[in-house]
Amino acid sequence: MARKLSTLDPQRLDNQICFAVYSAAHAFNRVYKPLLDRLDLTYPQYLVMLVLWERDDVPLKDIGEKLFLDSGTLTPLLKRLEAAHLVKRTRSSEDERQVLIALTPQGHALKDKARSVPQSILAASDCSVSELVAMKDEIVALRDRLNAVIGE
Amino acid sequence: MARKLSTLDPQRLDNQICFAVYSAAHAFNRVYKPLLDRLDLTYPQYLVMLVLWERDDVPLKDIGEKLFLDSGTLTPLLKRLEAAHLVKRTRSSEDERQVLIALTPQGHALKDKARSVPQSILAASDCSVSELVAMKDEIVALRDRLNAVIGE
DNA sequence: TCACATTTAATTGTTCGCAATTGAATGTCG
DNA sequence: CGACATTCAATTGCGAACAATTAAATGTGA
Repeated sequence: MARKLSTLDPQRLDNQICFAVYSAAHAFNRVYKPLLDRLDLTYPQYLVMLVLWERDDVPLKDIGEKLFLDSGTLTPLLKRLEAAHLVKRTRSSEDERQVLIALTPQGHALKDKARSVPQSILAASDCSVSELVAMKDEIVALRDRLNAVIGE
Repeated sequence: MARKLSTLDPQRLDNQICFAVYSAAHAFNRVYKPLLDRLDLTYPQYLVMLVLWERDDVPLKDIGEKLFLDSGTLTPLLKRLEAAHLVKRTRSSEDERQVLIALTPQGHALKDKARSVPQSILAASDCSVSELVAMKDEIVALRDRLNAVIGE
C-alpha cells in the first residue's frame, strides 16, 4: 500500500518525466563528449554545424529557431567557431541587422570527419533504429506541445 | 526519393534522437521556469529539494548519484540553497570527508508550496498520465543503457 | 605504525543557457 | 517625410555543468 502510493506520488523524483529527459540529455552529452573532442567541438557547437551542413549561409536567427536558442547563447558560441576557422560571420547587405553564418572550407571538410558520430551514438543506445525513431517522434511531439504552451 | 534519403540521413538534425531529448529538456525548463520562480528555485535546485523531501539528512555524494551530478555542480548550488535558508550543510561526525545536507524548517515547508508543480507540468504536457509514464520508462531505460556505456 | 591508495568536497576555468538591456537598422502609420 | 514601433544581434550578469586539480580524511597493506 505504501509502495503503491509511492509509485503514484507525482512529487517523487522517479515519477517525473522531466527528470528522465533531463538526465537522458546529460547521459547523451557524456557519450558525445569523447567523440566530439576529436572534432574539437562541444555538443551545442556540433548542433550548429549540423544546421550549417544542411544549409550554408544562414542568418543567426534561423539557427536560433532551429535549435531553440537565442543570440545570447549563439553570439559567443559562433565567435568561438569563427576563432576555430570553421565559420565566417558577415552582416547581410540587404538587412544590416542580420548576421549571416557561412562555413569555411575547413567547416565544410569537418562534415566528413563527423560522419561516424551518429553510428557511434546508435551503438551506445543499444536499441534498434526503428525503436529510436519512434521514441524520437514521441519526444518531439511532447516538446512541441510544451513549446506551444510557452508561446501562449 | 530525395525526401526518402533525407528522412534516413543519420547526419540530419531532425533525425537525431539526442537533439529531440536536448530540445525537450530545454522546453521543459521553460515551462518550469515561471512555476519555480514563485518558489525562488531553479530547476536543478528543485531537483535537489525533491531528493531531500524524499529523504532528509543526505550526504552530498548521494544527491549526486541520484541526479547524476558531481561536487563541482552541487557544492555551489547547495551553498545557494543554504544562503536561501532552505538547507543546512554539516560535516559528518563519523566521516569528516562527507557533507550532510539537511532541510531547514523553511525547506520542509516549501514542499507544500511545490505540490501544485507536477500538476501544472502534466497539464502543459497535454497528454495522459499513462502515456507519460510509458515515455518516461522508455527514456529512463535509454538513459541507463547510455550510462552503462560510459561506465565502461 | 607508516607509506600509500582511495574517497570526498571544494576550487578553478571554460562553455552553455537565458533574462534583461542596449543600440542600430528597418518597418509602419499618420 | 517624420515619429514611433519592431526586429535583430550584442552585451551583461547569473546559474548550471563538467574537467581537472587540490586538500583533507579515511582505508589498506607491508
